[in-house]
Amino acid sequence: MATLGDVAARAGVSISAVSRVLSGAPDSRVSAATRQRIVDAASELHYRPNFAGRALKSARTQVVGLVVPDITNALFTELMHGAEDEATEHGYTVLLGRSDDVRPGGEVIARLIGEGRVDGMALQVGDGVPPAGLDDLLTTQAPIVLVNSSAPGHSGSVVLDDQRGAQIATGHLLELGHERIAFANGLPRSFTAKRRHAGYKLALDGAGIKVPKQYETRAGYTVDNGRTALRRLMALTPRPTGVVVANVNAAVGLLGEARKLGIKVPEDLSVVTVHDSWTAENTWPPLTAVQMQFYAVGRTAVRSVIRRIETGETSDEVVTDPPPELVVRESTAPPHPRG
Amino acid sequence: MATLGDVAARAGVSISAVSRVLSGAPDSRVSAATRQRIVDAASELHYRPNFAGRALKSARTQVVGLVVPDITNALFTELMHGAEDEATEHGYTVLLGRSDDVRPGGEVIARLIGEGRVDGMALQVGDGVPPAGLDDLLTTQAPIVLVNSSAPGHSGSVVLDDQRGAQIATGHLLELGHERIAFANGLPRSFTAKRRHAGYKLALDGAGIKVPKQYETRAGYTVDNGRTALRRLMALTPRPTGVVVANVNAAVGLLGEARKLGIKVPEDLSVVTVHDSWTAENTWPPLTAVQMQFYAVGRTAVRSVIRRIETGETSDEVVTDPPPELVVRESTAPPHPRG
DNA sequence: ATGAAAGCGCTAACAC
DNA sequence: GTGTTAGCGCTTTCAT
Repeated sequence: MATLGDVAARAGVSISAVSRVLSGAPDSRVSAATRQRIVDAASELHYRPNFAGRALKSARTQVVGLVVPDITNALFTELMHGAEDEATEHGYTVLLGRSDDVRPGGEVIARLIGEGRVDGMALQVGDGVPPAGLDDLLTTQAPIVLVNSSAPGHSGSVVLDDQRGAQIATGHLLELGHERIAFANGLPRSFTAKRRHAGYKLALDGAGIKVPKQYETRAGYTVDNGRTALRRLMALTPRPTGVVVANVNAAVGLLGEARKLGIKVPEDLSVVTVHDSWTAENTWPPLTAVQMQFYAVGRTAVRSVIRRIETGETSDEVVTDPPPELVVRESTAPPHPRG
Repeated sequence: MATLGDVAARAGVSISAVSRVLSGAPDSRVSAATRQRIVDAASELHYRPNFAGRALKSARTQVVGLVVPDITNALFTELMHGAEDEATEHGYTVLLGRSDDVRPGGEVIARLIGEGRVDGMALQVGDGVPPAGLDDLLTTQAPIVLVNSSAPGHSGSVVLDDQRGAQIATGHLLELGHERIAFANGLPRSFTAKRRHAGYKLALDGAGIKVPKQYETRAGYTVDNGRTALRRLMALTPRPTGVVVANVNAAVGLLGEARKLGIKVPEDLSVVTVHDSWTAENTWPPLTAVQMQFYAVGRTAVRSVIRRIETGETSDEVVTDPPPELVVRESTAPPHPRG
């Protein structure tokens, strides 16, 4: 790989002249002719600035880490795109990390921030993370923005409008005439589950409807959790006629289990999910869903990280624009007359 | 962040002594007492070696890039896990990249290899990549191993046993008694599509069965492509009684479209897919699938990259151990008597 | 057994 | 307008 020195030699100028020209400083203070010679030499040698050299000197990598529990979760696709678009616009690169197998918060933070691999990071901690693992978050002064999650005392976060999303989903079933509306939620300790619960509750209260406590399950967000939730709900008397599922993956599992148990959707049970993704379109029946704004969250999170890096400002934001949007497909219908 | 100098000062020794101890050189040539003081000081200061400093000095990052067309494709989950497990065992880190939105091969290679962000990379080029974009691959001497793809003249690759996978899938339908077996394949220019086609063909030939040329579609590997494939196949006379789908995502789409057209699976049409993933278990009916060894491919690819980095050796490998395995679910059955 | 010093590629403050 | 130089954090050779 060609270095600045190689380019300088070829162009017959000093290293610093080359650096000034190629690092794009607004005032490079070189004559047009010299500049041209430098640019030519660089391109002939396929010069690329060495990442380590630059990072070492400037103490900046121009990289932000994006760490989510499961990279391959379809829900994060949009979030990553948003993050990358925003990063690119600011001249940053995104380094993707996973927090699912890595030891909770600690190790990944130490590695990325502590070793200077990134200048800051957007971190979505999984629901399985014990609060203890987040200690480092607070002790470190590093530019870390939490995404769809929280840690006591940490400031700097960007979250979806979970409450509104769950409220819209619940509202949809209410409008169809359902009253026995269940809620298949995430784990009790989950940050987003609490917020989605609030939205569900708000919608029911607004309609003056009360449901048995058992109508809310808290099995979790995975496909299997969804299956579990359905089994629990169908064991209740009276059975709910509609269910709001707090996560699209759980909804897919719930639907599969309904199929297995011979419960017809939407005839016997309407299903609406918070989140949308390509999987929701390809179940049978296709799932009615509330689209959440993951793209905007990704953008906002990275913007927030960069602002924190460059100016030190912190903020806690809820992404409400654009608002969650209902996509009606075929998994919801008015309750069956004989209930 | 604490530096070697900080640790040295605290321990009352020289920087080089600290470096020797902390960088884990087998022979650090220090007394037990000194070593202890150094280790203590380092841990008190939460010392972490600076990535850029080390990389600059050693001209090695201990990072390998893993670039795939679509990170959020469930198929790559296992591949990534395999890659990370292998990398970790060798003291390397994996840097995930996407090749879907980035300009084909060129830009991402220049960025990762050219700027010295990684020591080598495993690269799966998408089917959409024009051969031209891969020129850099050949000109560069960088340690790049192609995964499930090929570039004319490039040596260094690791691929799935696509042919065997397709052959097993086709064989399953044959054993069930099907004769009118269609094949929903990837795009004609796709490397894996050619190999899967060969497996399909081999199985049919082995059974002495001939099918119309139109029984093979080449719509592609996406969900929508699967829908298209089904529509084309169902327009044929006579209709096939079974279809091998070359990709699980396409299979999901194909199944959805069958539903929409009122074609019953497996009564009217048996569907078997090459690849398995959690989505295949959650369709209705659950998809019979041939599990491909993505985990092993990930491991092998990274091992190959590291070998190339450290010894310069190149190899082209087909992952055949463990072999592709058939998982029978509910989307396949003997052909319906009335065809 | 330990330390001093050079240098990896780069930027920037400071000469000239 | 251009060049010289110091130094970012680290590893490693060579003295001591």
